[in-house]
Amino acid sequence: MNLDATDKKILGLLQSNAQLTMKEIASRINLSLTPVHDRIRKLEREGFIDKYVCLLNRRKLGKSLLVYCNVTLDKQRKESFEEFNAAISSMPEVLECCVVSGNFDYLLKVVANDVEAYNQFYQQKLSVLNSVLHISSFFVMSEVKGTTELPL
Amino acid sequence: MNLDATDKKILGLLQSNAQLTMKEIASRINLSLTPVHDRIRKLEREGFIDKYVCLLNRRKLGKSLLVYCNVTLDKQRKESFEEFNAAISSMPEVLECCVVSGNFDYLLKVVANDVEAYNQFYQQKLSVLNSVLHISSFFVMSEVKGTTELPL
DNA sequence: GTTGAAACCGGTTGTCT
DNA sequence: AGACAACCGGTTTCAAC
Repeated sequence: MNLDATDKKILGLLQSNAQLTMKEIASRINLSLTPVHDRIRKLEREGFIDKYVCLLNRRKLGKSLLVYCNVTLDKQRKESFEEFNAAISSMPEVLECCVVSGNFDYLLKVVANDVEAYNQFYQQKLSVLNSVLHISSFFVMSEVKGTTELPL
Repeated sequence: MNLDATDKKILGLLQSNAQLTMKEIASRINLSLTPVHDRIRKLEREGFIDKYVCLLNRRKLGKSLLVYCNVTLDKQRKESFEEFNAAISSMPEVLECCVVSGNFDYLLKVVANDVEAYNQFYQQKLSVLNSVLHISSFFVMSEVKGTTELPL
């Protein structure tokens, strides 16, 4: 399926604020309720919209530390990747994890309350994995930008 | 303000699905409508909930390429940081950008349609900045995990 | 904190152009 | 595909317990 300009406008509005009413969306793009309604349902059905969520405030929740870390796996062991993927998936501290090109294997984005909590995570959950060969951590000192909005 | 177990349950539900009705939330945590309503409004007012958004499907929108890149700035120039921050803020391709500890300055998360589009971005938008000294790009080959849900 | 009622508003559906 | 109108369900506010 192909998106037209109207669909993109709707997606743009919803990804910046999912609480906009259909009325508001309709008036902003100069349309009536019905087509807005039908288009949104279609965009959901077709999988353009993955889910509706609320974004929580990291600092308010005490998770003031953000850390990116590079992980290299022991590639001698064939089970390493599955093992590591499964382990990571069940760690709530890890928000993002992906396999990257370059001289290490994984890039992780991790949240923690403070340096001590991160150290706990590092020593007791990450470095204990048999699949892990090497880890290097990069502490985030300042967040310039952090959005979930994709360009349309 | 301090969160109790009930608040955390509510936040947990909302950050996984912001379309749950108050009725549904109430029944899942064995409470009546009124306190659920009041708690959510309070969590919004106090800033625990930043915003409600919808998450779009990157691939469906043609943005199948995810790239992380490390950027080193020219620290001889005092204006470099402000210049770079301002430039990045206005680039829709850049979803995340932060200052990190270690041997480079910034870590960026960038989306693009394909390698060619990324190269365009790289050559015409990123490397042309006077503040930029060095860039290295890491292409994401597989996304193991990618969530906006914070641990509670 | 619970229950119930009432007003309001947005989402939903059917029908028409 | 878009407009209009009627209906349904959730939210919001109130009261009383």
